[in-house]
Amino acid sequence: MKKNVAAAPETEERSAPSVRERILATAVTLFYQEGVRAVGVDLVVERSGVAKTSLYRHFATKDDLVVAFLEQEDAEYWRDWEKVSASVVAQGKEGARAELEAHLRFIAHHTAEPKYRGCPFLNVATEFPAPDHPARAVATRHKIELYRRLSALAKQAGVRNPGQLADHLVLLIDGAYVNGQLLGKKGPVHSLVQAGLVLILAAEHR
Amino acid sequence: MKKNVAAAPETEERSAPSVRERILATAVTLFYQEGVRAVGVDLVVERSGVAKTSLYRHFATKDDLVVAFLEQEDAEYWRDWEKVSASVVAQGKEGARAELEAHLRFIAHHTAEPKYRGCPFLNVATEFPAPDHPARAVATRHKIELYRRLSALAKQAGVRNPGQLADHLVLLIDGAYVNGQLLGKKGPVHSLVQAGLVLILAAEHR
DNA sequence: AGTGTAGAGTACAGATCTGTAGCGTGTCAA
DNA sequence: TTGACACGCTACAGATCTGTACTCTACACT
Repeated sequence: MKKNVAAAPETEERSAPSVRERILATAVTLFYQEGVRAVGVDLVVERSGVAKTSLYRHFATKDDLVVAFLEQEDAEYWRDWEKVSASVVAQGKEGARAELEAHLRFIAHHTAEPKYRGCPFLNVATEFPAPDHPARAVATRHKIELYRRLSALAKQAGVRNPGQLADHLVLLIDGAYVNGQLLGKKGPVHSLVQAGLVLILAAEHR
Repeated sequence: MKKNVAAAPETEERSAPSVRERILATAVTLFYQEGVRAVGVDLVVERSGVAKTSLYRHFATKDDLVVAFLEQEDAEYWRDWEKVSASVVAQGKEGARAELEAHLRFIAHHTAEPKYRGCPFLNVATEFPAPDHPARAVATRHKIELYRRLSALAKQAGVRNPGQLADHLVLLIDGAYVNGQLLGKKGPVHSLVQAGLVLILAAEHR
């Protein structure tokens, strides 16, 4: 019982994960898979192999941990998003239109995974209906950012009304997220890409 | 303290609501507005002005009450649905196409209400991720029925691939339900009807 | 050497949750 | 009149929840 992970003072180098990172990583998995309300602080403590006092040193309340969970999901989401964008130009298929399609394909593929448990932002918003819950702010910001990016791509694609196409795509995407969690990949989600293409096409030709 | 509601033996006549009805009506309101996990049995008992023992006589477990809540929402949903269908023929605008549009408009209007708190079926599915939870079965059944009805209308409208159009519309509708709960009527939901019309039109012309 | 601090471990306070036991009361039907 | 029964009321069992107090250890920095 001598080695104790060593606290990682080198700020961000490659090293054993800090206690805070271990807690957050565990919370992300559990909150996403089982739901925030269903997972108690004690479970996070047990699974991360950490003392409860340590958890509360890094996160003053459970709500703070929930917010950190969503922030992490947010960062990861846009990291993936940009990977998709990069892969589009790497394939030579340039253009905003191709990128929109690639994002739709990525989302469709993602929602069809067996362990898929829905969109964490929509899930948390559902689990905490109180409009002033701190986690809802993160969720709202995330969805607005999604709209913003889709809108920018739509504009770039030369669509007449980019904001409107973005609205349409957000509806489709959120529908896929939430329906995929209930009916799985055999449900309507398998038509997501096609529906998106119809809407994009219609927005272009007119 | 003499009058005690009298137990309503006349099965379904106009009379004071039975204890079971009072419990269920209270649960429906609370579960929908605040969320199922956030509402304890004690609160339902208090708000319905009933003894806890009475609640557990009518509903063996809280899960049973949740199932009854969804069954009631399901019945109400299709009651409203048929009212919309009837109003379409009453307006002289016959045809499956007009009916599809009317349902979209109704949903758009509904999700824009200030007290709108999302689709109860999607909400419960989110709150209880365990795939064998009894309430999920009701939710799944409801969504399949929605698909079935949309598909039937699409077929009636003479669309080439009715199942596909139904998929598209389900995505839009579920997206409106879940996004409306987060971003409200100023969000993408205000484009729901328009997006639906685009998809319907595209399904017809080709 | 001494001090500050992060962490482990344990115990616990206090609230809240689902579900049950026991008792009293009024209503209805035989 | 009597018995069955639904209901109200109180109390409680037992679990679980968030958050805190206290002690002990290990390491880092001065």
